[in-house]
Amino acid sequence: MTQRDVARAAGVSTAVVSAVLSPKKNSSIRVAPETAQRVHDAVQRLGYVPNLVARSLAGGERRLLGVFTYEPVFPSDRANFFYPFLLGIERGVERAGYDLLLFTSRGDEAKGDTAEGRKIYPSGANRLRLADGAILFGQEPDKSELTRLVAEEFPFVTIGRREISAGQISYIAADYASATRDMVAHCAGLGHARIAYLGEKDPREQHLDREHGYWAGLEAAGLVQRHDWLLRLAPGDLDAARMSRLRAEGVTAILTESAAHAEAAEAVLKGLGLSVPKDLSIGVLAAPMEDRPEFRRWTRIRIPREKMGEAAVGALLDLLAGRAASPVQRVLPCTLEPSETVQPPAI
Amino acid sequence: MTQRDVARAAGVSTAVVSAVLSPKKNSSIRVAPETAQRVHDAVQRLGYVPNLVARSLAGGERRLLGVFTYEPVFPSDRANFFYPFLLGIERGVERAGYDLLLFTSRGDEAKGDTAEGRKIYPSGANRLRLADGAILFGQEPDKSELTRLVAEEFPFVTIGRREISAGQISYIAADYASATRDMVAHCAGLGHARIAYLGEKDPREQHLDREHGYWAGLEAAGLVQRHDWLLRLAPGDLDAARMSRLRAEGVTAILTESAAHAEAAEAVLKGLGLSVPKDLSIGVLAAPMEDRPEFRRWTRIRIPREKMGEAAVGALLDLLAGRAASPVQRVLPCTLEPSETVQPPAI
DNA sequence: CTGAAAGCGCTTACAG
DNA sequence: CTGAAAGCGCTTACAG
Repeated sequence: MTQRDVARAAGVSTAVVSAVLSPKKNSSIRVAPETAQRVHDAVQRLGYVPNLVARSLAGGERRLLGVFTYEPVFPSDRANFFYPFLLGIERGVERAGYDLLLFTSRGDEAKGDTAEGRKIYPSGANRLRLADGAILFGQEPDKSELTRLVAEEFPFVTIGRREISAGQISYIAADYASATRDMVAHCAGLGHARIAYLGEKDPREQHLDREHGYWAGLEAAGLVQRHDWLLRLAPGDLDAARMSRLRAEGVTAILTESAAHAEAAEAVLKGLGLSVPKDLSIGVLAAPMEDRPEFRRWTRIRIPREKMGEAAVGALLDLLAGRAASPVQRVLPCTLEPSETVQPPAI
Repeated sequence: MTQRDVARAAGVSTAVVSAVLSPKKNSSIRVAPETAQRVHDAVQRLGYVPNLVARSLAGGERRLLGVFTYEPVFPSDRANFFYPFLLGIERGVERAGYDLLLFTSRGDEAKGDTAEGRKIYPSGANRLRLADGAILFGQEPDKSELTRLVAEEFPFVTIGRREISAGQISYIAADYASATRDMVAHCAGLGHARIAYLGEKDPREQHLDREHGYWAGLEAAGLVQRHDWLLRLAPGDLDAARMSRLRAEGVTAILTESAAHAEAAEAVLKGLGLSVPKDLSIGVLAAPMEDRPEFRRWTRIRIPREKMGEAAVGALLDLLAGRAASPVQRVLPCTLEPSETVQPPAI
């Protein structure tokens, strides 16, 4: 059952069937109403269904947006984290009349439980090409794959800022720099004059954004900027010695890169017979991946996940339609969520 | 950049390139190792990427499974309900090396905010055909579309039992009948001898399954079966008169079709100066769509959503591979979650 | 207003 | 072991 059968049944050529079934504004074909009716009748009678793959190959519209993540899109332990992005993506995509292609397979034919994760170029071919463009998000993507994606000019947008040396990547990110500045201002406003920063051991894009926000915030508030108050270490590496040093130097508040860092800091304080926020205020800068209810006690940053998903779709569609030039790079404002762990200093 | 360019660069025909890039067991083409190497080199050098759409049209594998729901897949108010299904689907699909196609658009070109929802056949064409097969779930699907899907022998599996007059539908469903029987047994075991049933006004497949379970459960426990103890009404239509009648007839426990029914019943009891479970035990048979924490107080049925998603993928793949004949119809066991609203009768 | 033909980029019998 | 050719089912200039 193909277009040809319909054409034959309606006594027209396949060109006419195509024109009737996919009306284009500036088509070179104009069909008489009664002819169009004959075609529709034949379609009905035969139960003809166009082959979308063929249509796509012939240059018709695909209207398919890819979603790629290196880990499962629906992880059980991060449901609350991922869900809002997907919700925003679906909302954006539905409005635009696109379908969503979730790249869930590893991409190669290997089916066993090999440790290998998902790949964009599993066997040399860009799997994403099945879609018109793609949104990438989640864990740290493979930079070499991103580089290749840019090189072949495949339209894509990442959620979260990514940088590669070989070019510019379109992204929708949370405005962590401003959010961190706000957090510093929040602490300063409560009377904290000496604020330290507990950062990632190996800072990536978003961590550097936050560090910049830290310095900018101190600057704006006219507070002391000491480079040894910015610690870069894994949560487990924070020890009593470092903590005591900071306290001895008059630090009354710490901004931490993650909830894990905050919890580590609290544990160390506890070991010293101290507590949060009585002896030290702690503000958390990143939205924890897990988003568990117990994280709500921390004064923290909330990122606009749903809006980010929607904006990523918008940016990608702009790119596809030629309404925007690559790269499209936007940051969306975050919200500071004051809670119990940041209070005025004891003094 | 196509296969032809690679062929030219490697000094071979496109057939050889194809054979090298998509090795098949019983291919009619055998390529010398050094020729294959030349092809691979050319691919590398030119950065060639096969066009998956063309490959698909030419008969290559698609390895795409569709997911269709009439409402948004990522609804904000039902996140907890939908998520486990998706999680199970992704798990099943990833293992099999398939990608997932989410039909999020309405399907027609209309982009505005017309009230129209999603359709499988928006303009006569089966949109799902882009995928090898599809999983349907969520709200009551359009029966005429299901009928058409069956008629054209498109491979699909619904999550939740569906019936149409024109044929058989493959499904993975929760074993509501057994679960309801278990609930009756649970009540009977606690000493309830007269158990009523508050059902849907317009029962569909799953509701009828539960009603059957109710009768079977009463039968098995040797309890009174009175047809006027099975009420079919909207939650709002339950009134004090009906409730008083049941109580007067010695009913000490009610099974309800939904959490809404249970809450309505409790409200009516309250109006009579009575309470749950002191004066009447209530067991809820359906997993509420919303799955809010406050529903946990009800003694209720838990359906294996994640497993259902995974099983749906398995069934669909069996269908596609010809390992199973259509229809594949499986029910998965539910769990009874005893809680505070079903207690021994007062007597 | 309509039709014959080329082309999208692959795969796959079929001859050499 | 290799290549020329047809074909998958559409769309789209291009002639009539």
